[in-house]
Amino acid sequence: MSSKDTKSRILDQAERLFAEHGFRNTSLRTLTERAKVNLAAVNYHFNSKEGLLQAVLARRLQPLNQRRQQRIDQVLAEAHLKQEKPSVRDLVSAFVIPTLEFGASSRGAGHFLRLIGRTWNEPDEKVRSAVFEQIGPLISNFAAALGMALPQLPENILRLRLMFLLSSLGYIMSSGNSSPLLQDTGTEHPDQQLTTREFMKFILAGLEAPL
Amino acid sequence: MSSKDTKSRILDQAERLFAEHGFRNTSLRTLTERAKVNLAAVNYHFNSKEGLLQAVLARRLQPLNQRRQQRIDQVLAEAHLKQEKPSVRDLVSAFVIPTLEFGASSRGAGHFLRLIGRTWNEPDEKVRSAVFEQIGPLISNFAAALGMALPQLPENILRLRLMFLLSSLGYIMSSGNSSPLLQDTGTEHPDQQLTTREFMKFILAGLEAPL
DNA sequence: TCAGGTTTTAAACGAGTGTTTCAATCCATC
DNA sequence: GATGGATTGAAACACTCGTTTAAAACCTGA
Repeated sequence: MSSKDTKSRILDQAERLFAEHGFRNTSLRTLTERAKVNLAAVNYHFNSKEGLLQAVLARRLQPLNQRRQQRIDQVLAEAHLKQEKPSVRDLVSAFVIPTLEFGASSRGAGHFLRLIGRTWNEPDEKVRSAVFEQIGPLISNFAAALGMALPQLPENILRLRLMFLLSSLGYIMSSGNSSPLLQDTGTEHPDQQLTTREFMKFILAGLEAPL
Repeated sequence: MSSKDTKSRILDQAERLFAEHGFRNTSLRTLTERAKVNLAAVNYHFNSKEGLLQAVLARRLQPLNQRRQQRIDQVLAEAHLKQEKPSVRDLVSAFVIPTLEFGASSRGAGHFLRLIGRTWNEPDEKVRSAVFEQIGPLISNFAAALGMALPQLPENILRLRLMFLLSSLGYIMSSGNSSPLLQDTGTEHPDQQLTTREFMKFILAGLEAPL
């Protein structure tokens, strides 16, 4: 089907360019040129540039969120079975591991994570709301599960610590193998495995810090 | 001097609007309109929109960086006098406390911190380089000082943990009293004091986590 | 008060933006 | 092979953008 080819060529290039230069800084003309597609195709298939953004997000976020939710539910179910609190480590793993594995699964997915990682601090209201609509419920569920794992933490403090977790995660997602910060310290790419392991240690220590 | 009034009216509005909507999404027309200044005044006083950005950054970053560097040097000097390693807590305080105090010092400074906090993940190359030029050296010094406080940490791991610190700090800076994340959990503004205290606890636990 | 530099003003320029239009083309169905 | 809807194509539309221009207004020092 030629239509589907056009559609996914647009989606692929949009994913890459939105991640690389941001939503606002990517023009439909360079986008369609790179995708080897007519300029009007975007409005034909996605109604508007904003519609294209939502499609880019939905294509990746739907399966990713599903996998994360599954793993969180699984941790909760096992804990309930054993009549214990869910473990903080297992919950964080359930949220973080699928995310980072997903980013490494394909080049496009990596670009996608950069796009998402950016939106915690995104100034553009269109982009913010488009992402939060599709990711908000999952985060709420994750927060509730964490609350069960750390019942001694007051809710406002738990919320702060969750914010610290998410902002650091956002940085990892958006830096994808090349750290924009501290770029002068050598060309060695920190490998994914090490970064993930160190992230878990850092975040678990912070989450479980005494009051 | 009417010129200085014009200049600082432009700077104030630029700071506010760049923080609120981002550099690219702020047009000189709405900016000059709000500042009650002629459109051409920006190019007259700052040469270009990018020149305005650099002026906005320099005005705040120069004194702030100076204060942070002073406090870091002070911690190092005291440690050297006592022939001890510098304390991680003191170093993090030296970097973090002036930053967050500065943000609370005035409304404009708060806007400014939002602008800076965003740039860790900023896609726009102009903005990124403009900020990193003015903040890079300080971060390098801070990294080196942290290395003295945590000599058992391999350098690449220290660098990762520093990244986690900075990304969380960026989030605090850019959220400024109103958390964009988890906005549904009530209208209570997390107060500055509590956020700072919890941030210190979280980050110190992570930095000092065992290998 | 007058000359001379500084600052402000209104208008225009040229390039770039997302979107729309309406033929031309493709392609499955009868 | 003709028909009809789906898709593509080239061009234009209606803006907005940062920047430049040149005349007007302002202000200072002689």
